[in-house]
Amino acid sequence: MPELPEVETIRRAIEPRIAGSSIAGISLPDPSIAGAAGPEALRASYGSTVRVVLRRGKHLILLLERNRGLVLHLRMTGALLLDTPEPKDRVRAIIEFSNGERLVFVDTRRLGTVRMYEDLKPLLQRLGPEPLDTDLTPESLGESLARHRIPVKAALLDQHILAGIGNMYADEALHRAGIHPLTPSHELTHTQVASLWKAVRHVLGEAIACQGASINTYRLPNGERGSAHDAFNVAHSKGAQCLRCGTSIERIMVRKRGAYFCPTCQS
DNA sequence: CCCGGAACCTGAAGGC
DNA sequence: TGCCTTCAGGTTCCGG
Repeated sequence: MPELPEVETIRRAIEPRIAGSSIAGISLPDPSIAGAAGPEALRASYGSTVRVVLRRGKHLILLLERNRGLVLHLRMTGALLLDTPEPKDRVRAIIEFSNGERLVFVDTRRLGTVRMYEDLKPLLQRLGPEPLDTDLTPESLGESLARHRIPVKAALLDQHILAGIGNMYADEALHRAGIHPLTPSHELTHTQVASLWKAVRHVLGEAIACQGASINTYRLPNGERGSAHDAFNVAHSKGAQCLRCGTSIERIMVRKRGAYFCPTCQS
């Protein structure tokens, strides 16, 4: 599941290859990837120069001129390939650039999207702060969390509160911070918020350094796997022993999502 | 405003 | 063995 570290890894891989060139054309073997706006909406990007490739939360943004942008979201099983042979199946979109590069969007479950934004502001504004930005402080995170009475696990997954965290890294951050996933967001103490702030940044930073986690289908644009999952303590580890205390990792449901945690370290 | 749940989607996994 | 059901989770939408 591509989350912030995976999308950031992809961004770093494709940015130097396509920034400065223009969008020559987009073909859609699966038109539904363009969503309600339809495939025609993407034509507005043709001929526009990609100034830079940005990431906001889990969104990959090919920034064009005048705050326009082509925005890709990989959702559950999406992947972007740049150097690998084109697969026979599951190719949903191919973006071709003036310098000859071809970005191939493959997606088994067809939940991913490609959208053209004539103005990126609405998208950027509705997303919460970037967890790794310096302007996210323990205080500002605490204020956001205090405004909700949902389980802290659900708060971490809410892209309006923090942008980019998904199920794996939410579990890892909560374990590192020693916080039970069902703890009501507004009941967290200042100490817990500070631990969580630190844990989120640590977990995401380490994962980027490992080029993301390839527990499932995630691959780098060159087809390689990331190794961040080797450092996981709880995510997808039901029955394994907690590396800190030896207790068996448990899995409960929080808002219909699997939540892995250590019942001893996170109580 | 706030929260919970359904829907979207396909393949893997589990039950009988 | 094979059919059927459930589950996986990011996001949006709908209803209480």
